[in-house]
Amino acid sequence: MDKTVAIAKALADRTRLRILMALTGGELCVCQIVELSSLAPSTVSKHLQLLTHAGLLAARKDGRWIYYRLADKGAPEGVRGALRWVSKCLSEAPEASADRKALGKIIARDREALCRIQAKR
Amino acid sequence: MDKTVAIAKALADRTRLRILMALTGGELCVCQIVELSSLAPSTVSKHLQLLTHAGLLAARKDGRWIYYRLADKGAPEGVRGALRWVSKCLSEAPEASADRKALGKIIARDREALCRIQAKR
DNA sequence: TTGACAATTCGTTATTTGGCGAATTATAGT
DNA sequence: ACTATAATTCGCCAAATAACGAATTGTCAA
Repeated sequence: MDKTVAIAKALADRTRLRILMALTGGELCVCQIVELSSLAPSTVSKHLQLLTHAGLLAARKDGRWIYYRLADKGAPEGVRGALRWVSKCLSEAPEASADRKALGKIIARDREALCRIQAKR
Repeated sequence: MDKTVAIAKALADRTRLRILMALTGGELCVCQIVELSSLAPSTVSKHLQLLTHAGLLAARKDGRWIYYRLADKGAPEGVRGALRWVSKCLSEAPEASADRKALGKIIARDREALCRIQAKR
């Protein structure tokens, strides 16, 4: 039951839900999430740790950058189910749409500015 | 998105998850939930309010007693999905089993002691 | 090797939250 | 009408949490 509580706690925050929704479009590096959220890097990092410890996110390191993505097929059913629930609830939420739009610009912009690596995939 | 956050917050507590699981067996009156949880009535009441405001529970008043039950078919999909997720995650959790067992005794005992109404249905 | 930079960890602060007991409300039975 | 009782609301306290900036870690490029 600890696992389930941890997952629910991870979902119980506006910012973290926005991060999860942003990642439904594919992996993002921390600097992009920071940009999207308009929060301090340290704050975002803490959210990402929390989500990761709950099993909802996985991380990939590429040089100086760290990319986060949603937990994949191999994740426990409790995790998969939670992600499905979030996605279903918020896919049409105005906040999610706005974030999707903002993300488009961030990805385009940072490709030259901050995260040139983005072009690598 | 506020709705979704409210639901997630409601799920982000051990006691409230136990209450939800207890109610999968059917409606219960507050005194029975108090007994099960070993918490003060005022505390339990607060949890029930929170769950109700999130839309996860519905209440029925019968004389001095108030019965709570899980939200039914008519509830929004976000609520239904959350309840399914909880149920799926915890139906085989040891805490839930223990509570089911304890509840059996509580219902039997209170039928005479506190909640004679219980026999009415 | 040194400097720049992405990200995390640490220390602090303000807010939220879970818990209790006391007071309140509402209903049933005498 | 009075008393007992189920439940809630209120006021309080302790613990958890979200936010920040500063300091730290790790990696790349001069």
